[in-house]
Amino acid sequence: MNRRERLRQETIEEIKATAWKQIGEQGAAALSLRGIAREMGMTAPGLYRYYKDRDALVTALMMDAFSSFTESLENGRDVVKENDHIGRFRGMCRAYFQWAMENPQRYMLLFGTPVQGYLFAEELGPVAQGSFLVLQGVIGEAFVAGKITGEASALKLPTSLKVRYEALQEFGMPYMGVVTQLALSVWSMIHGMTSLVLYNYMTSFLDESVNAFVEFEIEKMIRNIGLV
Amino acid sequence: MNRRERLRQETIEEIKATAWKQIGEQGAAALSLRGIAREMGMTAPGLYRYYKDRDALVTALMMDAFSSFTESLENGRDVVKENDHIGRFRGMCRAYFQWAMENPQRYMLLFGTPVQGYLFAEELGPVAQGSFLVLQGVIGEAFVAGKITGEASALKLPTSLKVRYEALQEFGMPYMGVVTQLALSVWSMIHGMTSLVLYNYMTSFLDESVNAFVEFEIEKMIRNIGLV
DNA sequence: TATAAAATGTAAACACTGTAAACTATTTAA
DNA sequence: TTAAATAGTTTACAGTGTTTACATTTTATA
Repeated sequence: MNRRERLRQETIEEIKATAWKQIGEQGAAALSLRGIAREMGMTAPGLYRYYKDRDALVTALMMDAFSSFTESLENGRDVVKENDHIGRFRGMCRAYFQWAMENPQRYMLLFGTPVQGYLFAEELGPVAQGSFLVLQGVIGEAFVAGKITGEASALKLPTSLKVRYEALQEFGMPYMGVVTQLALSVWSMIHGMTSLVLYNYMTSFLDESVNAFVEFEIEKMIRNIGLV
Repeated sequence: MNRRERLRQETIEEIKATAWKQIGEQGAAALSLRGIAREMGMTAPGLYRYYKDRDALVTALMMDAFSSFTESLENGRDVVKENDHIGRFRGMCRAYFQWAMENPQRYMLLFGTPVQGYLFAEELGPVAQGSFLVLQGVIGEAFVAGKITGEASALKLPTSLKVRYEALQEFGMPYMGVVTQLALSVWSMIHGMTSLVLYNYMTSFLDESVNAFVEFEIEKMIRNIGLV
């Protein structure tokens, strides 16, 4: 990596850092190339040497955000030892919600309404799946260890409900439709809570007890899944 | 309502209809006053006689969307007779998901990332709560009728979790923290499923069985709530 | 080391956007 | 019939993303 490449990389980082700053202050929709350039002391067309267009920059930002998000989920999961499946699940759920609370604009960028005609980029798919695989992995490990009891473990899926499982197989897990099913269910629940809280749809009902609500629901999920 | 007032009302309707058409085609973020004016065969500043600014139009659109949404929930709830609490709950959940599938852009406008610096308008609060009250009402009626069994009915809420209940009292229901708690939980779940499906985060796992998944989860919610 | 090539930036321009001010035409009310 | 209210246009401004042509700087090569 010679001098030029290093400078280029630094400029890219500065662009992204400036973009995040703007997003954090005014939301993702207000992200402006001219604004970024202004704050960096250069002219807007110069940015086009680094990103094809606005969408390309947004894609890069989303990829970074997904990485950070996935990493947080993993860290949350790993706060307890490997055979404590309840603890790993709980830790991951907490990390999910906490990351969203600490990075609201980032979370909205990832899971909110696609910005200004932005189509989910091809290269984003795998990175996005990464965070889901953490969730699926935690449940999968518990299932393999026989720690998912109750009706869920013996759940007979309706034949019309065919869950794809290629992603899991890559990680050396056997086909377990129930696991993907449970993971999608859990993901729905936690994403639903998170975004309703984030968009202030819950503050009129739970003012300062939002965290208690989330904790409460996490425990309910553990019971409903039949995690032991 | 004289002639002028009638014409004015018709123009307002035409503006909103044209706006919805644009939103349906290109998403809410692409909504353009100039575009609306163009399609209506007039100039953009003329629209300012009807709406103070872009945000005022968006607020009006959201209010209409909330009304339509709430109405659908009520219709879904009322497909079965009043004492069939499971049926009413199921019908309402189905209506929720179905409305979102039939009006994706509308749903995103209501529950997605706030558009371009748009602050949740004051006048929107009550209308938004209306749809939630339908959900809360269904669960509340079942609870009063003693049709919510299992742990949920006797659920001891943590003292840190204080759910506000003024909204319920207005409808002549007694204070039932459990009901609001359950309603928020159910809302989270169904909103989570809906938005993940809507934003195509689930299509890689469930291709054509999205509906089966949702139906499946609705039945799980009925069991988890302990609805009989 | 001189020179060609590649990379990085700027200036100007285009086609958009929301919005404000001034003005005109039309419709209603006194 | 005249005055007032309403609805609309024209013009203009400041902002946006983006393209083109050009200038400058850095690197690699003959």
